[in-house]
Amino acid sequence: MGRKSLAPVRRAEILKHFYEVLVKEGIEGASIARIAKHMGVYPGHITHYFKNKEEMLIELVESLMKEYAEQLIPQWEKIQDPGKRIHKILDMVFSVDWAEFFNNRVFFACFYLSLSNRKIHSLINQAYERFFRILTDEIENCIKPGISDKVDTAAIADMMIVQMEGISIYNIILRDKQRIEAASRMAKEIVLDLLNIDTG
Amino acid sequence: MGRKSLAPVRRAEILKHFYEVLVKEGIEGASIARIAKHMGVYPGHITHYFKNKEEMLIELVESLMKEYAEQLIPQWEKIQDPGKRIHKILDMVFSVDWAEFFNNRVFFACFYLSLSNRKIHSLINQAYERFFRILTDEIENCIKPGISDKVDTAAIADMMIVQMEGISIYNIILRDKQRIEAASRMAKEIVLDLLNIDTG
Amino acid sequence: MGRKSLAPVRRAEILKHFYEVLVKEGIEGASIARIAKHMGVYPGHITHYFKNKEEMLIELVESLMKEYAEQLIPQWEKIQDPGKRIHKILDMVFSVDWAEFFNNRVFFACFYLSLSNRKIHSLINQAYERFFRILTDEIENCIKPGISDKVDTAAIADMMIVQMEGISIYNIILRDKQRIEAASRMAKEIVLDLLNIDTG
Amino acid sequence: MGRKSLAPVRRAEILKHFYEVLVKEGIEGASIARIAKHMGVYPGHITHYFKNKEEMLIELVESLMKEYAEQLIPQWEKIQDPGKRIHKILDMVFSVDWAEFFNNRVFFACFYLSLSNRKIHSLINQAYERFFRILTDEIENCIKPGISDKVDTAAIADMMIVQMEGISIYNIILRDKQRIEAASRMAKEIVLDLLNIDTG
DNA sequence: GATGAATGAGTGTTCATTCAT
DNA sequence: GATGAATGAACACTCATTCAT
Repeated sequence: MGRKSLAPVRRAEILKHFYEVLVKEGIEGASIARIAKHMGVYPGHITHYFKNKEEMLIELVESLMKEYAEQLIPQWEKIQDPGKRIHKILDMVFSVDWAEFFNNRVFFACFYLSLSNRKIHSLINQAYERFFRILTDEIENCIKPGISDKVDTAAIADMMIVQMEGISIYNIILRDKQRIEAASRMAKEIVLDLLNIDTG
Repeated sequence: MGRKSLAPVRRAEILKHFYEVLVKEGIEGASIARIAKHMGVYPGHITHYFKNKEEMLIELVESLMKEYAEQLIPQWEKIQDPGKRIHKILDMVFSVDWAEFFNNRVFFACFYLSLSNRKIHSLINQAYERFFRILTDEIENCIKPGISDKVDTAAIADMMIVQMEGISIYNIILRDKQRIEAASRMAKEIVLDLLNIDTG
Repeated sequence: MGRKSLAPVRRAEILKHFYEVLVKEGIEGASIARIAKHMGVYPGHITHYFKNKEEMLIELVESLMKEYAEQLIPQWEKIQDPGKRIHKILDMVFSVDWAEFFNNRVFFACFYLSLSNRKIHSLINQAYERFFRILTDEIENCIKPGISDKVDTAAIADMMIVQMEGISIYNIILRDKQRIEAASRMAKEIVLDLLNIDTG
Repeated sequence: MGRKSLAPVRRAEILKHFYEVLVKEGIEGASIARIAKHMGVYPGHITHYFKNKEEMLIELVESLMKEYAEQLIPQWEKIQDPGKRIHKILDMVFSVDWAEFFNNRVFFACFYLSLSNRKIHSLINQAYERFFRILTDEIENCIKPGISDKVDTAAIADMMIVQMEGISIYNIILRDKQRIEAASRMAKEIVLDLLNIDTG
């Protein structure tokens, strides 16, 4: 038998360092040479595990999108009461913290690249569609008991994402916590209103 | 009197080509060498007029933000009736076309760079604050005649921008015209509702 | 007795793939990595069986020269009549097909390398000396019965090789079948003339 | 006015160093980095004047083929007597010195590359066609006065080139001056015979 | 004012080879 | 015997920038 494959481990290591360099230096600074130096290895080490930079990039986006999903749901899955649950979700999604839950440097690097790279776009698209489905499920759950009805579940889920993203960008542009928090509260009320839930 | 300086003209020319290369090749492809080739000059020509790339970049963002503002207001300034006017504004801001009014490649390149460049961030921030003021003015205008009152003008303006940006991003991610148009309509209704204006 | 060594088999396999890559990609493309990929193994596999690239190269030249000789003689060994035999040899050696019997890409790669590598030069030299001896033997054979005499056997053999090689190169340069065929016919007549054999 | 263009000068300089490195290190060693080091400049200097390596290579082949032609004709153009002239040409073409007039390392590098590069092949082909025309002209010249007639001029010119090339290759393979000189003499006699000229 | 030569560090990628399992 | 991780240098080429004319 030959030597056992370290590829999955090494690839994960490389992606970790890639992420860190991306955070520190931005996409324009995240060169293979720089990542290698940050790892303390030679550039050849990286291209040994990823046949080229694009492959590495795509794998990073893939892993990030997966990780995001994993960190998402656990936050509210322990809450049983549908009413409290939807409140929790809205609090999270429209919070400033949430807007900074993802590293902006990394997220918008990926987002920007999705404008010209079909694969990256597809990965991000899938992640959002998954998130969309989670939201529709949650909305449906809180309607059943009669808390709200006659609502266009899908439209509201889309609206939640729209507002979430809008707050995220506007937060970056304004850097004004008070205004962003006010907007977040208003967004929450709007959604609750759409759901016919008492805003209190 | 001496010869008139050609610098402003040349700088504008360079920025035009910079913009075009940015659209075609993205920020990673918009190198000085590439812009020079696109112009049919030597790289030295560009660095002769801009002391370095950052200066050129900032000037581009500056001119873009200025241009955006100039193309904005004219669109509704001829409409006298305050009610129709606010409808027009909302139709514009929440339309898919509007979301693609700015070249995404260019806008998000600038936006991404604003994450690490204070000057660029400041320029974008100022542009949005200007837009914010325009919106508050318009909202106030349409309230005065009694069409709506008791509203937090600033909060609504912020909310409009949040939704506008959210739609813009979500449009890029989804690439689903129907859903985006539905979200746009809903966003408009929400704002009209906040303004206590009949949605019809 | 232990397990039988697979080394000779593996080495032959590697050389086969080396040859194929050489044909397809030329000497500059025949890297160990590329050969390994073509085989579906790791580069280490190759350097495990050949201590370095030069060794592999030399072994390839060796095997090629051997193979050439093996494919050569059988072509005319069944012909008994000395006259017909020499005609057959000349027809073969001066034919366009013969000029393309060896893969040019491979042959001239080896030939080029022989300019700087003594071992490769020596191997090629030996092959040609062997061929030279075959030719002198054949010439002598066809003289004995009185078909021709008073000829400088060695000189004619050399001349045959000279013309054969000249046709080979000129064929590559011209890519003009008619002219090459004409030259081949003329070369044959010249040799027959040197051998005092009736050209017909 | 800007700075005056040094491009032709620099390009020629680079080609000179390229040639020298090619002679010393072979095609595999003639990397841009190595040529740059040999010149005492940075690699960027070279790619500033040649957009890529292929362009540089083709320009080298072009200049070599041109140079060959220029050094060729002068050698016999002063000889008036057609008989002596043709003797001189044959002496030259079939001499060992002639076979080494061109640097073999360089010539066969180019020749090898012509197997896969159309442009290089075309340049070499053109050079040989030019040489072919020179030879036919010379042959015709020496026939007119009645020295020889009823000969296929073109076929003999081709034959001369075939033998010249054959001697060149065989010289490299054998490295046996005596045999090559003997072959050269014999080649000369053959051609004179074809021309119906007394071999003396 | 304008051109273009020159610099020197950088890019992603591939190389032959060695070492550990 | 065989596999594959790891090395370190090299590759062709591009970069932003400076300098000389």
